[in-house]
This record gives sequence, structure tokens and C-alpha cells, in this order.
Amino acid sequence: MNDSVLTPERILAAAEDVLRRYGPGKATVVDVAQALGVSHGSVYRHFASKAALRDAVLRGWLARSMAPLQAIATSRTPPPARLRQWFSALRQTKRDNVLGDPELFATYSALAAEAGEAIAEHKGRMQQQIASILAAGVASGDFRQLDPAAAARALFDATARFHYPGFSHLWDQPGEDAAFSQLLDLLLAGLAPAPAAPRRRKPAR
Amino acid sequence: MNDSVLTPERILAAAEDVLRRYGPGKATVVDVAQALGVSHGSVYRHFASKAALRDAVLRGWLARSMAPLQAIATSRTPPPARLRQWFSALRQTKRDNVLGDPELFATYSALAAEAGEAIAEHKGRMQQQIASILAAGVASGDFRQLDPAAAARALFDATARFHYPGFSHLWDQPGEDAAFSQLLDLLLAGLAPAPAAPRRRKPAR
DNA sequence: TGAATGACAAATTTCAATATCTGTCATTCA
DNA sequence: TGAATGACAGATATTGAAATTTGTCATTCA
Repeated sequence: MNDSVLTPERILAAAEDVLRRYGPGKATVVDVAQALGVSHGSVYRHFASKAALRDAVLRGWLARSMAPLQAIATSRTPPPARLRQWFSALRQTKRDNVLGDPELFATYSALAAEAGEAIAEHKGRMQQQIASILAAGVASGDFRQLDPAAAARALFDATARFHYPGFSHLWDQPGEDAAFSQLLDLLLAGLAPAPAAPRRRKPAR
Repeated sequence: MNDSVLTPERILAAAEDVLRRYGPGKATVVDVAQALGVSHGSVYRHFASKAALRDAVLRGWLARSMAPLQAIATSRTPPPARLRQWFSALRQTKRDNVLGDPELFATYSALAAEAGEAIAEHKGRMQQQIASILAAGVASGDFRQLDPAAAARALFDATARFHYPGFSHLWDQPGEDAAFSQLLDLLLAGLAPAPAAPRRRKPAR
């Protein structure tokens, strides 16, 4: 049961395991301490509260889930295709999690619901990745002149329907792929360099 | 207490009142019957179940909330401005409901959560309104050639962040207005007629 | 005769007693 | 001496017995 000294890392690993096995509603810090073969008081020497422990576990998960997206964001793919790839990967990751292991995903969601801070930071990092793709596209002339940060937020918002877990109940319905693809088409069209001049058939009155 | 004959309409009105006063968790069909001065068995002569009654109340609310949007959708405003107006009104309606009377909104949400059918139909009607604006814009040359139904869905999805009640916790944060405006700009840009030809600075390799 | 009633069974909710958990801290241990 | 313990108070969760609610239907009423 016990192994060398008690570190935050070991506690974190045990907490993750307990959370996975018992679910967010049943996992107690006594369980975590038991898994480590120590008293629950010892856990409180390293984490100020149960909430802090859960927060730390969540941050770990978020960091791991973000890595593949980071790779896409910094790839050499032409910006429009890269942007499409990035959003597709974001959507696919969430989808796989929800549909593949719903219990684990429910656990993640329960933690996320309490950790506004961690989630806000995570969203910020996601939007930075999008902004970096946009900046590259503006530089290459693939995208029109725009504020990368503001446009990144708009894109992130616009696709929320396909990556925000609150909508996961829709993700296995027919037509989802097509709808997502349609949306990306529309958004990419909106990012394309502006045409010469808008032509109106009816004169403005 | 009692008044002429018992009709579905009178039951519906009483149910709405009871729901408003007691909330969705406390309102019972006995309460509704009591408000009408009849036995609860009589209510079941007109509605097959409590769920059916709640569903009918929800449909009434949805129909009423939809009316102002319908007016915008069929107005003579040029399609791009009309579309912007329509989405702004949609957002504003939801926002006013949530922020103005949170309890009533919670009631509405509780009913909506159980009535998948009614909600799906409502979403369909909303998208038809959007599609009608798009069709007008295609005809006038304000929008590029596109499938109104598919694009309507994409627009509805893209703006979900600003009208889907699951996001209502974000609606009173600073920067929301700007973010919404940004998103509409991007979407309208995506609907605009296509430019002559895309110019790339880097040649494709 | 057709609408309304109210007694009833089954399902669901409430509520209070009981048990468990979180977080602290004086004490022990190595 | 600094990490670990475990007893403890207050907060939170569980449980199951009692009460309420839903939905039915044989009977009553106008």
C-alpha cells in the first residue's frame, strides 16, 4: 500500500484513480487516504481542501486533453485547413470521451462544474491556439485582415454547439457531421479575404 | 371557484397559474383541480397525464414567445439587417426572461427538459423563420447562392452560445454584447456574395 | 347518458433519524 | 523537529418509514 514519501503527485494519482472508480459523488478523501495507506489528515497537509484536490485532478485532465490540439495549432498545414483540422479534432475528442466512456465523462463534467477558474483558463488557452492559427492565416493572405483574439473568440463561441458538453445529448444524432461541416464552411467563408465591392440588386431606399 | 363548463383551455390557464405560483417541483394536478374547484379525476378527462398537461403549457409559452420573431422575419427590412435584427431579438428575449424573472425561467426550463418533442418542433419553426430571411436575401442578391434550410441550421447552431439556456450563466458577464456582435459580423461576412477569385500569397506546393 | 366524483393501488416524494464525511488540531512518532 | 495521526465538531449525505401524488375506474349525479 504505502511507497516512499507522501507527495502531492502520489496523492493526485490516487485521487484520480479513486474518482474514476467510485465516481465524483462517492469518492471521499478518506477513500483517497486509504488507497495510499495513510490517514485522511495527511492528505490535508498537501491540499487545502477537497475542492483543491478535485481542482488539481481536473487541471491534469485538461492539460492532457489539450496536447494534441496544440500540435495541430503549431503545424505547417495551410491556415484554413489547419483551422478546420483543429476544430474537427476538438469536436472529435469531446465526442469520443462522451460516447466512449460516459461515466468518466460525467465525472469530468462534475469536476468542471465546480471549477470555474480552471475552466476559464482552459478556454483562454484554447482561444489562444485558435488565434495563433488566425494570425498565421492573416500573414499568409488566406484570411482577411482581422483581430485574431476577437475572431478566435467568435469562432470558439460559434462552434460551442459541437464541443460544449451541455450539448452532448445531441452528438449522436443523425446529421451532426453534416451540420458541423456546414458550419465550418460558413465560418471559413466569413474569414476569407473580402471581395471587391458588394453588389446589391435592389437599391437602398 | 367554478365557472361554466370545464374545458381544456380553462384547465390550461389554471395549470399555468399553479405552475407559476408553486414552481414545477411543487405543482400537482390536485392543486390544479383545486384551483378550478373540481376533483383531480376531472382533469384526466381532458389531459391524458400530468406530462401531457405540462407539455401543453409549454407549447403555449413557446408559441407566445415566438410571435415577435415571426413579425421580424416577415418584415420588409433588407435581409442582412433583418437577420441581424432577428437574432438580436432572439437573444434579447431569452436574456430578458432569464435575468428578469429567473424563477419563471427555471420553471420553463424544467418543462422544456422533459418535452423533447415540443422543443424539437419549436427549433424547427425557428429555423424556418431564419430560412425565409435567407431565401429573401438570396433572391435580392444580398446573400450568396446557398441552401436556405442548411444555412439556417448552421446559423442557429452558431449562435446557440447566445440563446441556449444552458449558457445563461454567461449572459450577464461583461463583453457579451461585443462577442455577440462580433459573431454576427463573422456570420454575415460568410453569407455575403463570393468575391471574384481567392488570392493566395504563398503558392500551393 | 355523459360528465364528474372520490376511493383506491402503485409510484413518487418528504422528512427526520442516523451515519458518514470534511476539515482542524493537540498529541504522537521516528 | 517536522511529518503523520486520529479524535472531534460541524456539515453533508443516506435511508427507510410515512405521507403525498398519479392515474384508474366503478359509482353517482343532473
